[in-house]
Amino acid sequence: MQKILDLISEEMKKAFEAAGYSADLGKVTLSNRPDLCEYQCNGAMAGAKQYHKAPIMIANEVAEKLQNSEVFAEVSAVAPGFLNLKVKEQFVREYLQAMREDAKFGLQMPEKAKKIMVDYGGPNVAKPLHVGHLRSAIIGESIKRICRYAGHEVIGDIHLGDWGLQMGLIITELQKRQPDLVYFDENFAGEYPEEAPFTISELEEIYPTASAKSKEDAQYKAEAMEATFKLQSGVRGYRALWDHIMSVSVADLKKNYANLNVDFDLWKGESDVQDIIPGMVEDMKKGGYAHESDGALVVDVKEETDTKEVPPCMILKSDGASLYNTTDLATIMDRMESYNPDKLIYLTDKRQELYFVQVFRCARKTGLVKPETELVHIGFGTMNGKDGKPFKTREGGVMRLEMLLKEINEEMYRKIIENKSMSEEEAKETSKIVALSAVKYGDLSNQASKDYIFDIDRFTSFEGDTGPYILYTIVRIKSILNKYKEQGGNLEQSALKDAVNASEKSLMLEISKFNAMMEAAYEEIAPHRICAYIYDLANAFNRFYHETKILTEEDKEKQAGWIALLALTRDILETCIDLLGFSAPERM
RNA sequence: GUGUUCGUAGCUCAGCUGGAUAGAGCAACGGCCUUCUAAGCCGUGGGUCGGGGGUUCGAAUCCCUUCGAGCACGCCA
Repeated sequence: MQKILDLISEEMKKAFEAAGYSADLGKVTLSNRPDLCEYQCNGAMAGAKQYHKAPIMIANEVAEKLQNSEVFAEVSAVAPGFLNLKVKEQFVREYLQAMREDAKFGLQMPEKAKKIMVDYGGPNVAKPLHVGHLRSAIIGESIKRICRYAGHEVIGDIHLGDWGLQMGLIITELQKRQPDLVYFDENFAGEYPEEAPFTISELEEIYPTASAKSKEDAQYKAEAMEATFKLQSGVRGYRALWDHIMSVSVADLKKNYANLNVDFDLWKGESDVQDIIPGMVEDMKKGGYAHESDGALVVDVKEETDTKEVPPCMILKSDGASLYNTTDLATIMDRMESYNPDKLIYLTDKRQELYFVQVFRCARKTGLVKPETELVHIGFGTMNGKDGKPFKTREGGVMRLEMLLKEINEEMYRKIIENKSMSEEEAKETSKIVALSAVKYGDLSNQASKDYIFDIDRFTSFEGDTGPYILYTIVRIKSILNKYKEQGGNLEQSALKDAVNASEKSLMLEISKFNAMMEAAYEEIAPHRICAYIYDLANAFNRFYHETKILTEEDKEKQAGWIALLALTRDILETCIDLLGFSAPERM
């Protein structure tokens, strides 16, 4: 379906042509003076120079041609040369009618779906999730859903940090504590127990302890490196322990992500590509891409247009060990072979921007990806506390995600209980839903690339531009629709009618922007566009709501028209929040 | 030092490819519940868009410069 602005522009372009001017001038935009008009066209001013004519004269001539337009109810030429436009109620109604009948409310599907892989720059196993993981999960989930909605195939990979020294550290510390475990018995040849010798909370305590010890104790660190090496060379007991660490961690991660309504199609990690690294490195050498520099193996990735020297991409450290780059490149290779995606999207902290420039260039240069494969890094900003510094607990430590969510859930629960009479169970369910909307909307309504202030008080106050406000609006609509049904009304039979008042029309105009907004949200990979849109839409609805009594309306046809409008508004709002990764309760 | 992002109301943020009086929310103040959920709606006050130049009929938006902040700059991830 065409966007409403395109339809309107087409009409305007015809008028420009009919008046003897270039059709290009007929581009129509949203009005930035809503008090004067709904849409505007500035083409007369742009064309003034070209035609050596006063803009107002051009505008008048064009306006003249639109007097009997099917689209415009009002066209006026205003000094210095603006064309102020209002569209016909019928035109808007027909547009919404078409949206209603379209599966995606008029969003154009691509001719060929792309295969997109999203890399969430996953957490390290055995370390608790903290607020730093929140953004990549929230933003990534939303991006995944937006891309799918836009008609593409998306594969999300959590991509765990599950390899390297951290694993050796855990194993070492475990051996210190429980030296008698069979895993450390080199002569053991039987089956290892199925049950892990530790719980997730032990694991989460073991890692930081080991990490701290290794920093102070060189001997300890050497042991950890030795353990890492043994693991990587496939020593049975170590491998079995690694499996335990993984299953315990992954189970815990799944639980945590489920609470966030975030899921992944793939649970791959760094360990999955270790085997293909040697071959890849060899190919890079043979291909003449990789060369030695200060003992390390690097690939030059400078380009002439660089405003700044881009350092080479390092493939192997001078001790011959692989590093993050190596793993990431091998992962790209693996993904191309296994899935052959058209596009790879990486979500990480924006501080890794330069790093990804290097990796992407290296991947291109060495032919790991096809020339047309899109490689995108989305760097998001830091989540800061009220003081503008990275978010911490009151004690100054790292805030665990679980704690954060718990705190918000509880706060929300208190508010719900004091406002509404609800069973404890329903109140708990509802507070979880509302809390999640607060957290997610709070994050996604900011541009991803910017740092933002995570203010629990503000997020749980849910007034104004917040997730709960959006949910509240949806709940209000649902409530009316339910009552309408109880009164014997039929939703399916209701048909949209021409708007009868200003607030109804502006609600309709707001709805009509949906496909243009979605297109932009997809192209710019920008969930905050959706937030801005639903906030405007919810505002438009609430204004309409306040001046229109729907259930008591006696003119049944008029009432049915409103009901249809409400249903459409609800459908769009719910579609949008689903793309943001949260949902609305029935009551709140 | 080099590069990069950013600087908009007391606070948190919008502002589409330059357009008519720079917008929201919070906070402050004032209205609106016998009527569909007041987690709402309506209104008031508050800004020389960091400063200075330039391009343009027209600049928060584009260019230059300056001040200030964050971040990144080959063996971490």
